[in-house]
Amino acid sequence: MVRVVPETRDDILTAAARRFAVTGYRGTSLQDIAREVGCSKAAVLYHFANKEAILTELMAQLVEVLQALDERIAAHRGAAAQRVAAEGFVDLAVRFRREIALLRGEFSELLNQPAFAHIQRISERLVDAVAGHPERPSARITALVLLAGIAETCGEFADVPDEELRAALLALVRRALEPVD
Amino acid sequence: MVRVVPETRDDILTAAARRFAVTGYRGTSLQDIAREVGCSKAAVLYHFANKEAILTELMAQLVEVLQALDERIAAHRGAAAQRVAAEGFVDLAVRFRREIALLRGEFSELLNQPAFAHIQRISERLVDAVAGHPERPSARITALVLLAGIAETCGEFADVPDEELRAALLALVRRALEPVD
DNA sequence: CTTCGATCTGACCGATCGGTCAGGGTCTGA
DNA sequence: TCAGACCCTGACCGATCGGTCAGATCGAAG
Repeated sequence: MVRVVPETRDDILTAAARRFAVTGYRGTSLQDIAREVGCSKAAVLYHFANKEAILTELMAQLVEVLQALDERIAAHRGAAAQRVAAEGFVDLAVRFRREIALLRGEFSELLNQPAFAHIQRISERLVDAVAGHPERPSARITALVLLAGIAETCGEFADVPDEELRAALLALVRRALEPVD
Repeated sequence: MVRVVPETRDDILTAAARRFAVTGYRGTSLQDIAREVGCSKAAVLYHFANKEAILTELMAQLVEVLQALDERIAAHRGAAAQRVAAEGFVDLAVRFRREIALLRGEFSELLNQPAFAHIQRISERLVDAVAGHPERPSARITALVLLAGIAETCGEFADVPDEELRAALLALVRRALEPVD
């Protein structure tokens, strides 16, 4: 009576995550994923409409939390918005650092695709909020360096405990950010 | 008497730089470059042994300066090494931000290729030097975030004057780095 | 006029890409 | 027993990739 639910679909997701993390999204072929799962490429495309659908599913929860953060930022102004944005982003980076690592070095390419246009807009608002003074070049530079640096590297610290990583990133951000007003 | 040196080779280099900056190294085909130059793909491969040779030539000067920085860092210890590394890297990022932008989002992939293994090693020593205390996780995290963030974003500030960008990055680095000893 | 090297072209190569398709098992419920 | 849904395969598709090659063009030198 034990319903043998085929685990292939989950296997594909975890295999894809592993491969994406090593060779990137573009650098990973459907054949690579299929080989790692131990099935045919056609089987992969049976469970997912196309390659992008695999990535989208891997990112679904991350995107959800990112949108929630965007709304929380929008509810604040000035220094409060800056704090919410910076701390919220650090939390998100720590929590989803494995997922973010999948995209290491492909943010800019992927964000330019129409499917991710709304994420592009969210990240622009995020930069503005963290900058505090979006019209001041030095503030924008600081914000961009911090956000891009965290996004680009957080995946490297898979073995650092969440709390330790969060504390280190928060301390860095607080030291680095210029206070608003 | 004016020797009409064919400018095709230079055209290829500038066209490749333009395309790499927009669609990345992997995302740019030899056909793309040839189309932009207005010649055949075979002409591109007449002037360059292969695709990688184009990138190597575009990066030659950057790599040279990076190696010089590595040697200068090696001649110092502790806080002095940290200062030399951080300020040297900021200088390099500002000066070569157009070239660095060509690689945006492809550092990790390209560095893993055997041809760039020595650059990989240099960047590891750079991180250690900037961290100051390489054995302390929070110091390594700070260094990696700053270096990756600067490398990843400096190309975005093509329209910011060199001096202004350098000042902003130096101020950020000084605020963010934990002092050694 | 002929030769020769430099420059460039179009046709072609094998490999790989994402994706499609017809069909074959296998399990389940009627 | 049989229909049908589910899961999966191998063969195949057109497109594109980096790269090769024989030969055309052409200016300078002899």
